[in-house]
Amino acid sequence: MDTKLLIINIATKLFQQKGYIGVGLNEILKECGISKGSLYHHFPNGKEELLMACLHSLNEAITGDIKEIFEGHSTTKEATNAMIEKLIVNFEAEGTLSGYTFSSIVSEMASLSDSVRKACTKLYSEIQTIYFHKLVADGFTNEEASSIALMITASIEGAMLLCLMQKTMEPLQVVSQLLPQILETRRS
Amino acid sequence: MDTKLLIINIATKLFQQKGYIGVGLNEILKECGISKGSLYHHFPNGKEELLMACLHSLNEAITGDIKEIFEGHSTTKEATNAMIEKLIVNFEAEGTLSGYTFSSIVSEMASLSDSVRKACTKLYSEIQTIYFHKLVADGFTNEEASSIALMITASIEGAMLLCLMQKTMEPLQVVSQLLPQILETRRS
DNA sequence: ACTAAAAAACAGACCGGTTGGTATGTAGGA
DNA sequence: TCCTACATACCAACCGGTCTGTTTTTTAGT
Repeated sequence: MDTKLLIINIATKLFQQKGYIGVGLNEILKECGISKGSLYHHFPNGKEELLMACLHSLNEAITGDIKEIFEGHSTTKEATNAMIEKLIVNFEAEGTLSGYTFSSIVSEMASLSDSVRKACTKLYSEIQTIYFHKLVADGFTNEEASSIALMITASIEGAMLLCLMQKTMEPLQVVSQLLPQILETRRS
Repeated sequence: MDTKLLIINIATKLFQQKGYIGVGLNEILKECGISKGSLYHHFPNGKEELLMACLHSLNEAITGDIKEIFEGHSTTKEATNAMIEKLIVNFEAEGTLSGYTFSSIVSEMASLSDSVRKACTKLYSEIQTIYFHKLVADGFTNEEASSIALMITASIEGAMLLCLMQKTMEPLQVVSQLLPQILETRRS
């Protein structure tokens, strides 16, 4: 049981860094220090089953993180800024923020595997749900909250892509700076 | 010379759809109806040289498109909405908007090839420059314009990722609806 | 408590197929 | 007679996946 968890954790990290196709089974095996027989014992349906397990694990890790931050701040504005701040700190410390996104998996697999696509959709949907509830608590209508939650997700995800590309945290900083304007809409 | 262009066009399309690693040379050759010798005649340094040529071609196509739209509208607000509208129309017509993004290439290659990463950075930078000039013409200061240009890029890119994933154009519609709030900042 | 059978966990050789890349050859125009 | 443009055969390396065998742990019978 411990081995299965090890495989998931390492594979998750690799998939986030290099994408699904970009990581070979042998690389995962080597990094885990296990054999092919062991992997196929825990994941009889091979690589894609492993990916699904990784996405599931990622789901809990990411939504758990975000929930914690959003419970610790009174408004969406403060919470999102704290969240982005955490991303930036992590980026400075670890030199990457690939642990907080999986856009590489999405863009690779969206057109190839429907089940993977749906799993990713579910993940983003759960993240937006957290934003949504906080926004409603802030006084926004359901429709406004839904739109704003999507906007937050899109801009942060896009900013992370730009950060990874230009190896700067400037995009996330700018987004953190401009997002409040969206959050200061007059409520109806 | 015609063959080289054919290769670039088809390879560009495939790279955008499935990413760099996701497309094999054989697939490109088959789609082009040419042989391996022909490809390596035009691109002696192989796949990565072809990718660079594709990125260059993409650069001109995308920035050309955006320039045209931005010249045809008086304000940044109108232009961005028209641009997103065009994306949505294209999405409805062709069922995909992978022709307007290359996030799959970015997220795959950002950590693998520095030259590819830099080429992508240049491309995004040129796009943001177009936004920037229009924003300055709108009356924003240089710093404001720079920030807003980045925000437009990030949110649209993030929205495109979400659209491709959930096979809906809702994310782009929402972004198009909320972006004006950023563009109505009081100018200093 | 001791043991033997059964099951779970793991190891490694092997498979056909595909990968990007190379080397050699040829058709055709200048 | 070159040189460009293309075609073909071939290469080692690697891909995901299967197979068989071995070790380790759990379970069951006495």
